[in-house]
Amino acid sequence: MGINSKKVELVSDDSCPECGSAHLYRDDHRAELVCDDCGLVVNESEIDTGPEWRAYTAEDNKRMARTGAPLSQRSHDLGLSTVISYASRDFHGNPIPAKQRDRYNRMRMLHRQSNLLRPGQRSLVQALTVLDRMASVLGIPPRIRDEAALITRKALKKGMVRGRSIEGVVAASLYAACRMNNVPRTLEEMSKVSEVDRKKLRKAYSAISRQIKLRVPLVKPEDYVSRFCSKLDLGPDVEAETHRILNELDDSMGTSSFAPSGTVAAAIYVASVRCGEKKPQRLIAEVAGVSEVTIRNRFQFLNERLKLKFPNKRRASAS
DNA sequence: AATGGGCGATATTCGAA
DNA sequence: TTCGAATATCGCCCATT
Repeated sequence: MGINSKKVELVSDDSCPECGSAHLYRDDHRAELVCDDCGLVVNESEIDTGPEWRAYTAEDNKRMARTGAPLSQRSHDLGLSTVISYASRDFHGNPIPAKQRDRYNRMRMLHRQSNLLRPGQRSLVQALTVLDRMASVLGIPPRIRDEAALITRKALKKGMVRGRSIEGVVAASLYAACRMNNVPRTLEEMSKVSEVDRKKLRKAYSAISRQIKLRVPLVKPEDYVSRFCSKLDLGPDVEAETHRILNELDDSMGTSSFAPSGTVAAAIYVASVRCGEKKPQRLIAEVAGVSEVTIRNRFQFLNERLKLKFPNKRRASAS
């Protein structure tokens, strides 16, 4: 059966709202309208796209499942590829002679380099590989990886690697995707795992968000709290206290010109002291990617805005 | 599209408590 | 460890070219 029976019908009377491309396909099996250029699912219906059968046991599942992995933005061909495996035994379990293995190796190479990849796709493959590596280092969930992959696709399509490194574009995409899901990473964090310096990363990011319309919300200090706290081995009580402080704060006013990471660092510091789990500013600064001085400045700021009262300056020992 | 100044936020360093 | 001052640097905004 044709493994590539996905594209069923070219729909001409509409264009993709995301990239304006007219290459829309109706996918009858999944009842979706899919943009062939950016992969956007335009019109997802309410029809259940899961298997029509039910599996009551794991064995049933194995026996009845007949479809492959789901389409993924993270594969350059959306997961619809043919791969020549590296197996050293043939279909019947007999060893493959070395001479034939050599032939297969050569076939595999040619296959990879010629058949599968249109010229523009090589960089995409490379980009997606890099993306996956960076995402797993940062522990970023698959949902967001897919979103980052989609952004990367669009960026490549617009030829935005010209004058930039692929790593930079990928890192910027990942950065954007994280922000769009309200689980932002610091630019420092991104640049640490991507070997791209902050400056280039920032530029790449702003270029991407300019050219591709991205709905990127502002980073709120709250978004960092849970991640930073867990990095600092701070308990849920500190986390809650931090949130309390931050809520109190943005009710009043004007944190907007400060870096959110600095504000959250100061709030965490205060909260850790209040809860008797005091951490040195040094550590908090490191985790939050700001300097100690910034923490102190934001701390002053907090002091002025909301009269912080301390439970008698307890000099509790840190951890 | 580059360039440069102004300006506020932040970084770095250092000494005192 | 924390605090604060002095100094340097960064990044954004705006105007100019």
